[in-house]
Amino acid sequence: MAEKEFKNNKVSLSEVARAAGVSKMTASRVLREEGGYSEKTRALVMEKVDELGYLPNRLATVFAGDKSSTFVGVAIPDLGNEVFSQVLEGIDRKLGAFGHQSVLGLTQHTLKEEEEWIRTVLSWQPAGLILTGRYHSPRATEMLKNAGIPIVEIWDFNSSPLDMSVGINHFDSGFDMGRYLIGCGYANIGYVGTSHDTANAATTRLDGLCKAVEGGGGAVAKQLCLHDTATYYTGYYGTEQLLAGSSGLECIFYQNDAMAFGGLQYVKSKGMQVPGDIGIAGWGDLPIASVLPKRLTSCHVPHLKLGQAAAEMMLARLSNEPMENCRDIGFSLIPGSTVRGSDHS
Amino acid sequence: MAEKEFKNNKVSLSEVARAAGVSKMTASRVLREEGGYSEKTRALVMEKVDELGYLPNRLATVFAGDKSSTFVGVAIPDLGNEVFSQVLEGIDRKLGAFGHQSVLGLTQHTLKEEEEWIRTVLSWQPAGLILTGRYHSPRATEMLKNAGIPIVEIWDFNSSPLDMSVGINHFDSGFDMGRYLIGCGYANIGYVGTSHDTANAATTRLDGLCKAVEGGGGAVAKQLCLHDTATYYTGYYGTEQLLAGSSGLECIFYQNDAMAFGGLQYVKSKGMQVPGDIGIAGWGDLPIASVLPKRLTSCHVPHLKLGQAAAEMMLARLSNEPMENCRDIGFSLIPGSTVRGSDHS
DNA sequence: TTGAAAGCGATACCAA
DNA sequence: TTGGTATCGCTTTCAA
Repeated sequence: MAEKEFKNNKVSLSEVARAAGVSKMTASRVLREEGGYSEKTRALVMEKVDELGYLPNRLATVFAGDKSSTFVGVAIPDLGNEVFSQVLEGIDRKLGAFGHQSVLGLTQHTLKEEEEWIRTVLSWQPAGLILTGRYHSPRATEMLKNAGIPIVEIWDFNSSPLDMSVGINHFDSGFDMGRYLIGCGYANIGYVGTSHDTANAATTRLDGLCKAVEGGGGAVAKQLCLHDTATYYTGYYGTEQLLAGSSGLECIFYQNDAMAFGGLQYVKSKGMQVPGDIGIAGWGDLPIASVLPKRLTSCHVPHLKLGQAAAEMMLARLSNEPMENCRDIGFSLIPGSTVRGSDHS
Repeated sequence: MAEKEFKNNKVSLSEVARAAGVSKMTASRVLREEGGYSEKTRALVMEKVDELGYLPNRLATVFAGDKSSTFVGVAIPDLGNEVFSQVLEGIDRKLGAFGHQSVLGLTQHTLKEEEEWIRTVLSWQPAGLILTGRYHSPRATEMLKNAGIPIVEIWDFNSSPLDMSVGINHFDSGFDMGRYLIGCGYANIGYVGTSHDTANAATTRLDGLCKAVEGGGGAVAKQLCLHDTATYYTGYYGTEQLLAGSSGLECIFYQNDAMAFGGLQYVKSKGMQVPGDIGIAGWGDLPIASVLPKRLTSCHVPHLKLGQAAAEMMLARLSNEPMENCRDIGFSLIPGSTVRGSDHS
């Protein structure tokens, strides 16, 4: 705290080389363990590196070599949704183990934010990009095509991706849920979710649900899409709204588990029994669900695994290993006990 | 659009300048809106920028100016803990609004991982660093001191930080909880948590709890520190272990809410009533708690606000605005209903 | 096994 | 209002 010199303590490779009495090329070779120098030289250089506390400037390295950095840009809608924070964790753990760093971008579910973030992050010469969702703005798409780096689109499984893709088939997951609910004897089903640029995976699930329900003779009569975040609170209040405007609803499907928990609380607070008076189904299978007394009917998605798979595909491409360009990571229906028992079980 | 080769389209400033028939200095000035050029020149350059799809190479910019990048390194123990993902969200939102990007580092609660990450991220010339916790390895501390960039240590409030600090007083939060539990008439209290390099904030809370409990004539007789992650599962199994090894326990305090929920489920599964047979107290106040039927006794920490405050302090320093160098963000006890009612209320 | 020189893409500085 | 030249820290290339 004495002399708060805020000077730039940066020791350069030349200084190390000078201290060691060799040329900077020799020092460079030693540091990159490239070989082609004597053990004595190596020891000398390393000694000075330690002594001076030399830290390489990777900016200069990347710049000089005209190659890309070890950064991987990762765009995620938001972290309030536990689902995405788990995906990010999977990505960063795997990436970090191979010497890469995630540069985070929270797009807040808008394509405009995503586009701006893409423009910025590309200017840092990232090694690759991982994006959530299959839809991007036209300008973003153009930049991505021209970037010439690996790109993994996650979340939606997409058999014709920009470059690579890993995710699940959201339509199918909605469809399976719809078929399950029909099998449980529900006909009048409601939906509570949110709407955003990139909430289309949720919309696709809803489409799948409707298809199955209608095919089974039922109807998804009431659908509520709030322009808000998909949290416990919106689930709670969304349910209030939905129930106020309709009667005869037998079951409600939610955009995600958080909203479903909110809904569960609302109906309980009104003295309704679950699943006696009304069925509740979520999506995503939050970790907390596994310790709650009543298992929420939901759909399990291996979030961590999804993130890891995305990172693996990225890493494989970066090291030119052969790699499929799209992967369906799969989901599984969790029957739970917040809907009536299935007829056929 | 004619010859859309998939080649590395990197257009440099010189090329833009050449196309526009001006020097690269002029082009540079236009792009930086520095002024000192005619409107005609500006229009011409911008036209070529659009036409060629020029994206600046910020690596070169930073490098040329010998300044730091717009990156801010953010080290977080893990994202499985909702608490930290909210802190990160607060940080990245605020940082992003001011043109900065978070470079993520998941340290898995070890100082060794943190040190390695610090070494790597410093080589990218970040504008600043945000680290979780007040303890760092000796080498890390040295690198941090020499880095000459703003550093914010979050989570633990620390009145003599490396540079800046924002967090809460964990000892006090444990102490308050201890006093509260004593006030509720508990004397024989247990603890379930985990142990890691950087779980010392939790340990500090436990110290505070013990101090208050012992000062109030009680005892924290059974303390269980698992070497595992602090999740629902470990809360569940930790509780099983704790109860198997002891009798007469009136109340259990957990490292965090997730573990407390796990514990709650365990004791319920054994037919014990809460708070009739045993009291349960968590820490952190998870969002889901607010919609659950029985409010968990806990301690609320404004996670998002903590992250935002950290980003604000960083940004203020980066723009040389005056800024306090440490901030206590505060916490509040949530009485809840998973412990007996307090005597004095 | 070692070193000298050129150059990566931008900006700072000085000159016109 | 413009442009030339040096420069940032490192690697590539070529020569010794």
